[in-house]
Amino acid sequence: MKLTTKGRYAVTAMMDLALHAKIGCVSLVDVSERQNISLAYLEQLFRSLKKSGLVNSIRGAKGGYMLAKGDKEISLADILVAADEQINLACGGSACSENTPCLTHGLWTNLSNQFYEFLDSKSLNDLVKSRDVQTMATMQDVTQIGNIPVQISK
Amino acid sequence: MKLTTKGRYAVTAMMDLALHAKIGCVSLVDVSERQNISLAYLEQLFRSLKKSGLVNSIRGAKGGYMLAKGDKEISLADILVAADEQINLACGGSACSENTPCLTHGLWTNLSNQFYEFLDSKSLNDLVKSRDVQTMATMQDVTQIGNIPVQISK
DNA sequence: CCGATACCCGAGTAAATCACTCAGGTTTTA
DNA sequence: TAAAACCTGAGTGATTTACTCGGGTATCGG
Ligand code: FES
Ligand code: FES
Repeated sequence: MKLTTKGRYAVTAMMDLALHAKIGCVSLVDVSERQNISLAYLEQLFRSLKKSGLVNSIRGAKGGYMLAKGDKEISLADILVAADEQINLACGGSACSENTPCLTHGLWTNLSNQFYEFLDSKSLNDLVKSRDVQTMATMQDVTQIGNIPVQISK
Repeated sequence: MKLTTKGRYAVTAMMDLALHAKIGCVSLVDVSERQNISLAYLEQLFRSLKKSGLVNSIRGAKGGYMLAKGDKEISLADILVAADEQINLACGGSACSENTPCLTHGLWTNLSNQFYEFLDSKSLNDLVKSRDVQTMATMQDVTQIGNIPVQISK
């Protein structure tokens, strides 16, 4: 029962977007630097997120990504599903959905549903509001701002 | 977010043991046939279950396995953990447990704990009592009994 | 005491999945 | 027109999964 990095990164990236929503759109280079995620991997990931309608994009210089909906409208489950992270504990095989299920089939589908409900009840806004996320986010932005003089002095 | 077959099989096998507890000990050949799980794989699996103290074994002919505790004392979480199914959504890497966690680290450990609590609240007895498990189990036993005449006629 | 039954154990392996990377595009702004 | 940024398909090394194999060793019934 574990998550792939794709799912984990997707949530991190979406939180980054939500935290910087007031700026307008956020470039993946920024996200990549702040969250230490490979840029190429992020691009691949954001294709999925866009296809699922969770983010909008603006092309060209000064472009970037932004949330397609309010952060209260996006749930943890939405993000995970968009990142190909299926919330299904049952076996995916052909025998599974058929008329001859195994002894535990019902158990897993039941559990999966309950987990999904739970994850769907947590909005991106809920996550972003949390105390430790806030402090960590400001830390990230401070180091970001700290870099600006260096860039100007060039 | 998915389960490995090891975890899934472990729960199935433990349920089989619980369902046939009255008989005494159950051989893995029986479990293998009833639940359609490779015998060799089951043996490997039961090594883990035994090491974790969930089952006891009796060697030799007429031997087999039996639950080491009452089915109310064994939780779903116990079984999954025994089958090397770690319930941890955070990244397992070295950076993870250290002093510089990512933006979502707290979220995942939190979630993992809640999932664990939930899985730990379900006992093997709870699972076995469920309506569809009961009917499926009797079906398995009927076909089992149905085979006996064939064996005698040999 | 012999052979069948069944647990015990370490190691190996094909297939699948993961976690990326690469090499190019195209669109927009300054 | 150059740079910034999004967009896309394809490829790949490493890891994990889901087993199998080939041997043991203990116990029982006859
Ligand atoms: S979980 Fe798929 S049939 Fe058992
Ligand atoms: S989950 Fe491991 S540091 Fe983020």
